[in-house]
Amino acid sequence: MTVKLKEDTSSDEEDAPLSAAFQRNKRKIEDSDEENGSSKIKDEDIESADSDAALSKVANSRKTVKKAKKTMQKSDGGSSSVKAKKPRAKKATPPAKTTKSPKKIPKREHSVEQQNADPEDSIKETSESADEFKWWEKENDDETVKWTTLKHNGVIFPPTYEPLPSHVRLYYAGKPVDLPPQAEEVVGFFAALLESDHAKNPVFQKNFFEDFLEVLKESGGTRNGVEIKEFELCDFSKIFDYYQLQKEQKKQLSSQEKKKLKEEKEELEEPYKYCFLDERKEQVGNFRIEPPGLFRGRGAHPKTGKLKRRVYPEDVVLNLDKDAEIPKAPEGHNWGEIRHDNTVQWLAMWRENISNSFKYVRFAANSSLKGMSDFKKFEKARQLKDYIEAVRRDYTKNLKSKVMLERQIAVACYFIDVFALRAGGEKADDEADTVGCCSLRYEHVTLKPPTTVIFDFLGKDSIRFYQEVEVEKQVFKNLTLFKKPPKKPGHDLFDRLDPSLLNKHLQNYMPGLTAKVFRTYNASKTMQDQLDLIPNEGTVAEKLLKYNAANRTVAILCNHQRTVTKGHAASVEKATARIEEMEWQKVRLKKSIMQLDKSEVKKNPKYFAEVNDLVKEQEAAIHKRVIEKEREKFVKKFARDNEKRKFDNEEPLPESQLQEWMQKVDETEKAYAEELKTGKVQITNSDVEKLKSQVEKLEQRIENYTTQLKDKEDNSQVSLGTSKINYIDPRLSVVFCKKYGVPLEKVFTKSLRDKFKWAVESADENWRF
DNA sequence: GGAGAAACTTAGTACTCGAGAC
DNA sequence: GTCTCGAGTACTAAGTTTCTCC
Repeated sequence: MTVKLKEDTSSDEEDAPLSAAFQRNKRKIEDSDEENGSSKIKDEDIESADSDAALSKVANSRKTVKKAKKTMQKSDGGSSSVKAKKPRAKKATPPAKTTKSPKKIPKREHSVEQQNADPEDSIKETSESADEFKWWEKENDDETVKWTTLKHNGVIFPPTYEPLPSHVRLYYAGKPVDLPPQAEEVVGFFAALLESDHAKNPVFQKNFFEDFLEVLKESGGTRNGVEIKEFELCDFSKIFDYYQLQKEQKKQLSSQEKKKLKEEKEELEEPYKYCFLDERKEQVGNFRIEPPGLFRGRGAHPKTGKLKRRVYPEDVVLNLDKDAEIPKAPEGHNWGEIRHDNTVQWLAMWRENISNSFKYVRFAANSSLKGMSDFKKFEKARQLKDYIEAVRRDYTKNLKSKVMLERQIAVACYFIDVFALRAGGEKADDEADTVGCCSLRYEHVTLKPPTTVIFDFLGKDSIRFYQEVEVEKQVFKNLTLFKKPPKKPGHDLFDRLDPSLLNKHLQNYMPGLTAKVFRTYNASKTMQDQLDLIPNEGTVAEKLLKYNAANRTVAILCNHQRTVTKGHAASVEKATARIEEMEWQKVRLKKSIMQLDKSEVKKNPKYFAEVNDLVKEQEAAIHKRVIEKEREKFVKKFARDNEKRKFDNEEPLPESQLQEWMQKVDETEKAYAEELKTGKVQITNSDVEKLKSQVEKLEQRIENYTTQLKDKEDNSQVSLGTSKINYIDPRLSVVFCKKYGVPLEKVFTKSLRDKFKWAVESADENWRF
């Protein structure tokens, strides 16, 4: 364990206390600045932050130069990224052995027939099951070695493409096109998305069309001589309709047929679902190779719509122990490589063609290795409790540092700590333009004196981060400084800073401390504080509502959003109408009581006060709505009953039946009109006590509905799941449930209970974050 | 020393399926 | 029994961090 912070005794005018490592980092930057002849401002040039004109020269920053260099390299065609690297050998572990060297992914045109995994080939069961293995009760001395033995059956490949029936075609300028299957498959990917927002996105259309033309060319062009040149002349609707029909037919299958299909699927997948990790049977997470399709990048991703090519066994690297039986590759194919690297947590990997990065097949969330990582993550965040004061004291002090880099680090730390910003690594030009703390640019931060800051930028997944906040006076001053001309839109706010520098600085306080840890720490700390405020009283539903409110506070802190679902507005409207109707029913019941026994009003006038709240127009509108619903209900019933009769070979109901029902509705309508006119209701029950009990029940239902509606509206744009799964220490939820008598399944789904088994079994009522 | 590969976590959306309303 | 809606899960994109190699 490390860390030490120098005594904070220096004045604001002195160079702030820095660790040796930090001083080294600082020097590095200066040297590199001199070498590349870019920003000539040395940090030490800054004497007084508010007055020094040198500070304004930072616009032509180190980072900007770095970026320019990168762009130049790119345009030189210096694409080293295509070449695969050797597996990374970690410290204190023998170099990973491979049976073949990594190689570039070959382009191919045919798909793979899935190997039929013979149950005989399946890994054999051994004694200990993952359920019995309580890793959290054991010591783990070597963190680099992840496993000793690892056996598995490989991966499942997506099914081969089945060409469309001959009557289903792409039409070009009104003419049917006969496409080779490879090109038809790509067209099918687009057609399937025809009614989605993706298909309306011009970038998506352009990328798809370019890749489609390339595949078409590779596969020999159209077979009936139609020359495809313009996207606008393509008509995908016939293919779209065909897919819709297929979907519909699938839906229409009988439950037995559906069950059979499900069983077949499960039987095929069974051997791949589990692996043997150190002789224990554990679940594999994503054992299916991603199917080909069109890349659906989020936000304004320049590559959205590009073709994600089919992955073949030759592209796949398997990782297992040296003595493990190597799974058979699908017929006619070989695995790309077999590796025996016990320092990593993946079972298989392949390189994808969109950003040339790797995709991995990993253990499931409930596996011991994933559990251990989670546990370590939360323990690290808890450890930050002991250092947070020092971190905060230092960044507050360094806000006034004479050294530019220190000031930038101080403000960045403040942002990360207070507003839970992500680190914000550099992004390439061929990715969506999203930012985090270190990559914030001039235009993302607006300053409103005296101390208001408006953040407006796109963060991870192109989710908008918009917040108008109050900051410390000195933070505001520094931001003004960081934005001083010649800096302008497009320039980095923290021109001296990147995540690796920031993290190096943080590691001077605590080993393993990085920007990310602050999010976990602040999320869990907030949850603990919120839960502490909940009184241990009321029903389970009430306690749960408060738990969710606490969860929501954390989700808002972390800016976890979700798009409002399509039917949200309609469903809110429906629920509001329903509450209104229940209120109206309640008023009618109370009016009945008043009519039956006038003395009731004298006894408790407050109880009847709301009777006059409902204005006539409102009441008339409710009457209209209720009657319409009634009519609709009978029309539907009539149609449904007849459908059934037809199926059972019975005579259909006569039209007069429907008329009879409608007549009843007409009578109710008349009665309501009379009520509206006279203000008196038709009494259906003359027992006052029974009426009162009905009012009580209705009040309870109204309350429940109103709470649900509020929860629904509050959660419409906030996603609670992400913080629950990734940021809130699960032991907090376990303790809450134990202490408050809330069943754990109300808070954690089955898969979360499995994922957090270590927390469920290790936290007692007194545990605190 | 830094670029970028590699490995891992975090994230929103799409899809499925079952409970409850009607 | 049917339909609707939402919870739960699967999927995979998009981050962060660590580490290797030139």
